[in-house]
Amino acid sequence: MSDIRIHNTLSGSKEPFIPLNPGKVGMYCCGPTTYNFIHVGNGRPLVVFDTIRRYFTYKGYDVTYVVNFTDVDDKIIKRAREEGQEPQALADHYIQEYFKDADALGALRADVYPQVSTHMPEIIAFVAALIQEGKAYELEGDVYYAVEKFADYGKLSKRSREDLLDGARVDVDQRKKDAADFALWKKAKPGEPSWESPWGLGRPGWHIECSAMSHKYLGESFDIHGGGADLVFPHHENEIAQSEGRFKRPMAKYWIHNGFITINQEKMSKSLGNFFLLREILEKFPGQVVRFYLLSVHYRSPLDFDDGKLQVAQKGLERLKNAVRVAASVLETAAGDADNQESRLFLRETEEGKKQFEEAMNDDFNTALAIAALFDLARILNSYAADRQAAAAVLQKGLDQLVALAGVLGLELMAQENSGQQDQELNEALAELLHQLRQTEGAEATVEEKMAALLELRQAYRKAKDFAGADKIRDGLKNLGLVVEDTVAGPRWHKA
RNA sequence: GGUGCGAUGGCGAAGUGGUAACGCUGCGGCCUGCAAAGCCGCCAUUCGUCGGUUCAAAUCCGACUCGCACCUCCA
Repeated sequence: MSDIRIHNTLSGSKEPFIPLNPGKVGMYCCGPTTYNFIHVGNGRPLVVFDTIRRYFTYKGYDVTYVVNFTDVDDKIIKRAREEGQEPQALADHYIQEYFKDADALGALRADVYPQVSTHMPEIIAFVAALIQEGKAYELEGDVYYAVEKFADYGKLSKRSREDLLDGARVDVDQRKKDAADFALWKKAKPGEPSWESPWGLGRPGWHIECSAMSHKYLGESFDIHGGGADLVFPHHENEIAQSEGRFKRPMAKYWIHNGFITINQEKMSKSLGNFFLLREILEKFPGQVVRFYLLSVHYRSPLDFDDGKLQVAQKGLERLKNAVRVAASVLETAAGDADNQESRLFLRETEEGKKQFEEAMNDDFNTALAIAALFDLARILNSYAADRQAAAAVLQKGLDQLVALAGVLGLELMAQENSGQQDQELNEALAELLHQLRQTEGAEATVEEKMAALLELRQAYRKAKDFAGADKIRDGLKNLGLVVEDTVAGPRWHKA
C-alpha cells in the first residue's frame, strides 16, 4: 500500500513514503492567522493538503490531520484595535468564517483545529523545557531561542547562518546574543492580551505554537508537516529548531510545501491592488471550480489566477459532469450484453484509467496527471454510453469508477439535488409555460410531470416539422435554466 | 549580495534517458430539423539559448539569457 512517493523539502527530492507507524499517517499543516477572511493564497494549501489527506485515506491509511489557527498575533491585535473589538472575539469570528470558505472548497474537516489561545500551558511548558535544555535564554521578560545551540539550523531552507546575516533586512534587537535568534515568548505590552508565565506576563512568539501543538496531538515525531512555500523560512526552520532542539529527533519525516499563487502574473499584494479574498473569487465561480483549478496544476508549481483560467477550469469540470450525467440517463435504457466485446473493452479501459489515476497520485500527488486520467475515463464513458450495445451493469461500473476517483480529489460529479424552494419556483414557471401553450395541467403536477408534458408537446411539433413551435418550447425552458438535448433515445433535459 | 525554483504547441499544463499526456481554442468529419452534448481525425520533427555526455536527452552536466520566489508579517 505504500508506493506513494513524496517530494521532501528536507532532502530536495522525492522519497518513498514509509509511515512511522504502519498504516497510520500523522499530518500537521499550518493554518491561517485569523484576522480577516482568508485570501486566495490560503485556499491553495487548504485544497492541496485536504486532497493529500483524502488520498491517504483512500489508500487505506488511518490519517490524523491537524490544522492550527494562529489566534494570538500582532495583526489580530492591530485589527481588533481598529475595529474597537476584543482580539479574541475577532479571531473567533474569522475562525467561523474560515470554515465557510473551507466548506465551499469542499475541504473535509481536519481531526483537530488547535488554537494558540487554548494551548498556553503546553506552549509555556515547551519554552521552559527549551530554557532547561540550554537552547533558549530569557532577557527581561522576553525569551529567545539561541540559534547557535542548534547545529542543524538551516537544514530545511538550505541556508547557513552567515547567509542569513548577510540578507538581514530587519533591525536587530541588540540585546540578542545572535542576530538570528528568534522570540519564543514576548513580554506583554500595555493593553495587549497576555498570559502568566515564569517570565512574567506575555504571549508566545509565532513559531512556538506549532511545536507545542503538533507535539500534543501528533507526538515528538510525526509523518508529514505541510504549508505554503513561504513558511519554509523562517517559520518551519524555527519549528525544527524548537522541536528537535527539545526532543533530539526529527520533528517531521516529510516536509511538503505548496507553491505560490499569483494574480494576473503578479505577486498578490495589497500595494498592487490585487489582493483577493477567497470569497471574492467564490462570488464569481463555484467552489468546486476553484478546487478543480487549484488541482489542475501540480501543487509545487506556481499558479496564476485570473477569470479566463477559471472559466477554462469550469468548462473542464463540466465535461466531467456531463459524462456522468449522460451515462446516468442512459442507464435506464441500456440493455446490451454485459459480456460482449465492447463491454469487456470498456471495463478493461476503466481499470486502466484507475491505474493511471493512482500512479499519478502516488507520484508526489500529481493531481494534474490524475485529472488527465479522469478525462480519459470520461471519454471512454461517453463513448460506451453512446453505444447501443451498452449494458447497464457495466455502464454503472464505469460511472461509479469515475465518480469515485473524482471524489478522491474532492470533486463532486453527481448532479446536486436542488432545494425544494427552487423547485417550487420552477414548478410555477413551468405551469406558466404550459398555460401559454394552452395546456391545462393539474396544479398538483410535479416538475417532472410538467417537463414530460412539455417535451411530449415539443416532440409533436417536431414530428409535424413545426420547428418554430418546437424551438419556442426549448427556448422557453432555456430561459428557466433548463437545457433540452435530443438523442436517439428521445429528448433529455437537465438544469444548466 | 545570499538561497532556491522555473522556461514545453495559440493558451493552460503533464512528462527526470528511447523520438511530446490531458484540457481549452481552431480546422475537417460523424450525429442533429437546427442546436446541445458527444464521438473520430488534424494542429509542437520540437521542448529558452549555446556547448558537452550518451547508440539515444525536453529529460543528465556546464555556461548564458529571461522570469519568479524566499532571506521581513505572509499560504
